[in-house]
Amino acid sequence: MGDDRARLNLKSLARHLDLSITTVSRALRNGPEVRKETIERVQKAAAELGYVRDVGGLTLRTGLSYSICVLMSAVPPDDIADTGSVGLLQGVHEVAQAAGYAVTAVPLAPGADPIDALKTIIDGRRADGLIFDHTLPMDPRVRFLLERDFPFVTFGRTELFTPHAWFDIDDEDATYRASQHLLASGYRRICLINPPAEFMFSQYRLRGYRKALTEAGIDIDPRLILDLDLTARRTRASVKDLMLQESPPDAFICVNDITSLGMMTGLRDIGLDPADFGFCASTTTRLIEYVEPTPVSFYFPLQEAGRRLTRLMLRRLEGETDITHLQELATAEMHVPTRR
Amino acid sequence: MGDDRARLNLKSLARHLDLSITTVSRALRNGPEVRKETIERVQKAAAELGYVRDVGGLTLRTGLSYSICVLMSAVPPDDIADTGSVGLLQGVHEVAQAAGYAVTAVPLAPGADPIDALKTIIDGRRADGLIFDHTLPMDPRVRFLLERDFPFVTFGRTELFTPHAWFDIDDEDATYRASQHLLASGYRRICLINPPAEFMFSQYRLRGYRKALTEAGIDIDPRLILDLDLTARRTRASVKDLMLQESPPDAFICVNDITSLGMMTGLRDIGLDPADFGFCASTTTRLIEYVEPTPVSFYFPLQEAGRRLTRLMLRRLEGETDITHLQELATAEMHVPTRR
DNA sequence: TCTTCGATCAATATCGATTTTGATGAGCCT
DNA sequence: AGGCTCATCAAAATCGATATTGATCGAAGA
Repeated sequence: MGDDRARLNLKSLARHLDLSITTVSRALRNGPEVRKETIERVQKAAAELGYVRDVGGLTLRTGLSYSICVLMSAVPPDDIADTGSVGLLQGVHEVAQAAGYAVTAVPLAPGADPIDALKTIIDGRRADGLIFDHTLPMDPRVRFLLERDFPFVTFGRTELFTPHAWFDIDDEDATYRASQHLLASGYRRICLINPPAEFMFSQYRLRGYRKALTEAGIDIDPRLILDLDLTARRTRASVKDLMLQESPPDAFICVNDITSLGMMTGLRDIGLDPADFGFCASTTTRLIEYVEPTPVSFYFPLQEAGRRLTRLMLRRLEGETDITHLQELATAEMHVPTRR
Repeated sequence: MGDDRARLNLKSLARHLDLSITTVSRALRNGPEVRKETIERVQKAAAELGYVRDVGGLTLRTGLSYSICVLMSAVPPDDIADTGSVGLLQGVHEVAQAAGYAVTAVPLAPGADPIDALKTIIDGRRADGLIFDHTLPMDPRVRFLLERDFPFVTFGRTELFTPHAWFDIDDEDATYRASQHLLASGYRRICLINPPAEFMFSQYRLRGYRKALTEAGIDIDPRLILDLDLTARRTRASVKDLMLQESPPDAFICVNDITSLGMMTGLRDIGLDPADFGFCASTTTRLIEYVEPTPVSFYFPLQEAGRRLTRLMLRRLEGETDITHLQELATAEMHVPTRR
C-alpha cells in the first residue's frame, strides 16, 4: 500500500480524499451534517488505508479515550488464587469491542493502595470507565469514584447509601440452595468456606447458609465458618486443622474452584477421602468438572459476568442517569455431576 | 485538599509553585538543567497535590504513552484453557510499574485477526511496547512488528531470520528430562500431549521427547503424539479415544496444568486410575499440587516469566540495539511430589 | 571589570482530533 | 430574483506536555 513518509492522520486522510478535515472528522463519526455518500466514501478510504485515530489527540481534545479499564485483583506469588480472570476480561472485551471501546486491564500489586491506581487511571485520563470486583461494604474505591463522579461498575454490591452501578451473582441464593441440598442429603455439620469476612459476598454467603440451617432447626457452630483468603494453600491448611479438632464437619460449601481444590487436598493430606463428605461449591469456571469427586456446583461463568458488567458500563457511558437501572443480580445455575 | 475548580495540570502546578512551566516540566523528569532543591520541591508538591500527567498530552507531543501492552490469548468459551495469566500480567506489572510504565492487557477474541489488534495499538499510539505468547515459526505478528520497527518481546521463539527479543522456557529440555524420568521408571509407551503443532513450543517439546526416546533405543509411535488445542475438554476426549485403541500408552507427558487435568479425567471416564500411569507435566502454576495423583512437574512460574519479559522490554525501550542481548532461555525446575 | 555559567524565565511551536465560526456555492421553492 | 436549506469549506482555538529560542540575573572565575 502507499506507505507515505508522513503519518496517516486526519489531515493527510482529508488531503487524500480532497475533503476538509472538518468533514472527514465528522464523517468518521457519522455526523448528521455529512451526506451519506460522503460518509461511506470517507469510511471506506479510512478502512482501506488503515487509518486509526490517535488516542493522544482524541483524549487531549475530548477527554475520552474510548477504553474501559478492568482492575485485576492481586494474586499471591507462587500460589493459585484465581482461574478464569482472562475469561472475565474476554467477556468485557467482546462487548466493549463491538461498541468501539478498547479494553485495558491493570493488575494490582498485592498490598498496593488501590486508590493510587485509580488516580493514575483517572487523572492520567487512561480510561473512560472502570470495572472491578471484590467489593467491601464501605468500599473506599466506590466512595472515591462516586466523589469524583467517574463512571464505574462493580462486580459485587456495597452497603453505601449512594447508589451505584453493579452486577452481582446472588451468593446468598447459592449458599442457601447448597445448604439445603446438603441438609437434604443428611449432612448436619456443614462447613462454610468463605472469603475474608470483609468482602460483601462473604456476608451474602453467610446469610444464605444461616437461613437454610436456621430453617432446618440446626444451630450455627461458628467454628464451622472459615473466613479465609482465596488461596488453595490457606484453605488446605485450615481444613486440615479443622478436621483434627473436636466434632469436625461432615460437609463443605466452598466459595470457588480453587478453594475447593485446597479443601480436597487438605482432607487427603490427613488420610481422608473427599468422597466421604458432602460437597458443594460456587464456581465460575468448569475446573471442578475435572477433579474427583466432582461437587454439586453453582455455576455462573465469568465470561458472562464480563459481558453483563460491560453492558451496564456502556449504558452508563451513554448517559443513563437512573443508576437503579444499572444494577443487576444473576442467579448461579446448579450443576449436579452425573455419576460415572 | 485544595480542590480547585481547574484541573491540575502543568500550568496550574507551575503557578502554584511560582515557577515556569518549563522548569516544572523538566523538574518532574529530573532534568539536569534544574537545581536539586527545585526538583525536590516540585516533586514533593506534585506528589502532595496528586498531580498525574495527562497521557493524552504526553503521547501527542512525544509519541510515548509509558505503557506496555500484553496480548492475552483467546479462551474458548465455557471451557478452561488457562490458569495463571493474571500471574503473568502481575509479573509484568511489577517490573513495569517500578520503571514508570503502566500495563495494559488486550484480550484477543477467538478467531480475530491479531494484526488488526496490533494496528489499533500501534497506530492509535496506545502502547510503547508489546508482549505476547504462543509464537509460530513464521509468526505474522513478529513479521509485522519487525517491519514497523515497533518494540516487542515474545514469550517463545520463532524461526524468522531477523533476530528479535524473546524470552522462552526451555521446553525441549523439559520434555527430554520428563521422558528420561519416565523411561527410567520403566515406562515404554509414553504419550506426548502437545499443543497444536504449529506453535513453536510444540516443536521444541517434540524434539526433547524424540531425543530421549531415540537415545533409549525406543521407536517413536506417532499415534502417541497428540497435538491438541490447550483445553481440558479436548484433551479429555482425545485421551479417552487413545486408550480404547490398540496398544495404548502407559505414561503421559502433559504440556500444562490444564491438559493434565483433562488427561486424568479422560482416564477416569473409562474407569482407569491415573495413578497406574507414568505422569509428568510442564506447569506454570502450582495447580497440580492440588490434584491426585500429583505428577512430576517441570515448573516455571508465569509470574517470573512476566518479570523477565518486561526486563527485556525495558532494555529494548531504553535503546538496547544489540537484539541478541535480548534473548533469554530459562530452564524449568523439576518438582517431584513427596509421597504422602 | 569583563566574561562565563547555572538556573531560571516568557513566549512560541508542535503533536492530532474536535469544535466553532462565518463563508460559499448549489439547488430548490416561491 | 430573493430567500432558504444543505453540504461543504477554511481558519482558528483548544486540550496538556514538551521542546526550542533568546533573555535575564546573580554569582563565580579570569
